[in-house]
Amino acid sequence: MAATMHDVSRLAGVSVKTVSNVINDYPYVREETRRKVLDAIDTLGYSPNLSARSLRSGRTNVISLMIPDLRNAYFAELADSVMRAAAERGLAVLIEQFGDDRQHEIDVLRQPRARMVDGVLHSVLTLDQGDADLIAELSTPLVLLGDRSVNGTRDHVTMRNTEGARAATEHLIAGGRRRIVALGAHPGEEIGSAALRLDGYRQALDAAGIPFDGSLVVPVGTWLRRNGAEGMRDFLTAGTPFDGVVAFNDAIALGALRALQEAGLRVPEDVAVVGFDNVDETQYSMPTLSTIDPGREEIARTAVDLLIRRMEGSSEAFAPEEIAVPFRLVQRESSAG
Amino acid sequence: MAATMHDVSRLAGVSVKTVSNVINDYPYVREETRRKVLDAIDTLGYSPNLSARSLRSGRTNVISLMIPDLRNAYFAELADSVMRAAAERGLAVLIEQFGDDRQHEIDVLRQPRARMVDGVLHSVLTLDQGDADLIAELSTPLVLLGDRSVNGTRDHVTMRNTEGARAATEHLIAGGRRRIVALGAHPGEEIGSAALRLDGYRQALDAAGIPFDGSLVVPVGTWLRRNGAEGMRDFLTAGTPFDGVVAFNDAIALGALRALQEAGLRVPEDVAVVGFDNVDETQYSMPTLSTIDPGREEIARTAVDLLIRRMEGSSEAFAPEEIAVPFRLVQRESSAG
DNA sequence: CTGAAAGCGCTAACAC
DNA sequence: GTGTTAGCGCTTTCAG
Repeated sequence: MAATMHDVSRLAGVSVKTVSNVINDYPYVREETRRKVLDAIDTLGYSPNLSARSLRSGRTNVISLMIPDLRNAYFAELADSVMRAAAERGLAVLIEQFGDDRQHEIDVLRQPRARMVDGVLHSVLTLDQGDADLIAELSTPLVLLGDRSVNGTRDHVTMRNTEGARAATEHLIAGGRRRIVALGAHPGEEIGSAALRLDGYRQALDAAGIPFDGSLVVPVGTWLRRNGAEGMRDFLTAGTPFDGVVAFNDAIALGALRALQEAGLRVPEDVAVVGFDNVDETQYSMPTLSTIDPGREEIARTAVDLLIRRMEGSSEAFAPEEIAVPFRLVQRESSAG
Repeated sequence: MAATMHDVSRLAGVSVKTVSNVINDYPYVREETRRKVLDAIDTLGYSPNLSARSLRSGRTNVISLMIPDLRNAYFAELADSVMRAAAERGLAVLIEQFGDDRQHEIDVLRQPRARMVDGVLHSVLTLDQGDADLIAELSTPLVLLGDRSVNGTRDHVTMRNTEGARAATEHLIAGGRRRIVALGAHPGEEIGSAALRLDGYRQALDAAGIPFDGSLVVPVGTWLRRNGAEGMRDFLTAGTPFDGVVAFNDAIALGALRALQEAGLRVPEDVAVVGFDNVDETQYSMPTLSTIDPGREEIARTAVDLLIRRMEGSSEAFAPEEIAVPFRLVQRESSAG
């Protein structure tokens, strides 16, 4: 049985209140008393029961991070950034994965596990305006990450999807490419990253006076390497001429890189490629991958800070904020020349 | 203010015990009563306070997973597997990163945060026999993962480091390679993955009657892509002839792949390469990477099950177990022919 | 500066 | 089948 505060107080010959004062760095404790208490804590190997503390204080100092899948490097790196930002502020992070399943995404939001965390960071995958009510009802402090707009009911940290994809496309156009594949479209979706990035792609074409060609828009299911490779292989089979690829994330870009080279095409000589996310791997692929850096660290820091504000919140004092973090084009070998 | 069990019992016109019975699926509750309670729960949007439940029951149903760094794909994938295994058993996972810092690794083990979790899965990085006392003292149920042996004081799930590395090396030898680089050594370390894998490498050479050549053993610091690339570049600069590489993990193998190709060497024609870990990326690299699959899923499942046994444990009923999970050689393009 | 005592929300004896 | 009640270990008034 682990030692309790009472055990400590007994051994130190003081009251539990004094022990509590020492533990919580209450300043007005005589130095000698503090010593005695610390000694007692040490000899008993005491450490406070966090469940009891939480019950009493109403805070757990744990937040949860809900993401689709850690195996996706972007989310692993996001989780890393979030955990570092959280640790700096004394918070632990409980990660919950919901895969690419819409119902699961919703369930995880409603789950009672949320009653054990002070707040939730949710990286939106499929939620949309129709879920606004659900989201508004949740009593937990909540900050949304990612792309889908669930307008105005909650704080929301987004990346600049449209602008980023536009910059990626413009970069290829500036390099002389004219027939640019948009890889990763989700036909039928009108919101979400895929739609926003496709918008950016079209804007760039429009601005350059290049006509939009639907046959260059290649759908890809879940944004995984495998699907990027498959999507590109299918496209190659169709034989449509092209000289550039704007992939909607790095994973499918890397898959496409593989498929292009299998087909004997040289990157960037025959086909220039740009991705989106700037995951670590893009610095080491063959060739290295040009990409859009969405500002992951800043997204994480901003989100954690917003969440803390809500958690401490004189609650609904502030209107929900939507913060779009700046992006950056990172040029590497896959689009050189 | 969130609703409590008392609110529910009042609204339903029953006692708290009955509410508790309904929530905990106690079978002997009249159907009508159950209905009333469930209705009340629904209208109040009640969900139980997990801190209170934990305080009372002594269980949180949360375990923590301590790993060096999520940005390393192997650990992200391990975390994924652990979370899935844990979720199947009703456990949530709190991830703690400790980087590559020994002191931090120790701190995180002693941290009081551990008092909020029912058990700990710790992926050993730098702990060794000298830390046996520290580890033995911890009161939390604990299962160690990984390679270093902290003999016999705790359950330990390991991968077959030596055998895996040996199989990787033998595979290259079988393909006719004779001058095989061992990439990723940690000179001076006598235990840990690096040492064990180097052992396997030497065993394979010995068995084939190939003399060991120290100039083919290339040290690499932290096993990251970047360091693998650098280690290989340095080695290439030295000009030592070679025709194969056994890299001690996939990240450095992928970095090396990059460095080799930058130098104009063809893989596998000029140099065959094998990694270790079978991370997802190895299926999509250029070329795809042969590797040792250490049985990540099984490691995760085994570890979670062992931990649960300790948590439920009529405690020290069982002697600490050491379970080595079977590995598998996955042959891909980087060592074809 | 320190002590006594109440109570956070829940579960589990124990009654009825 | 259902109600009463005593804590789990901590923080926090409120006294002294």
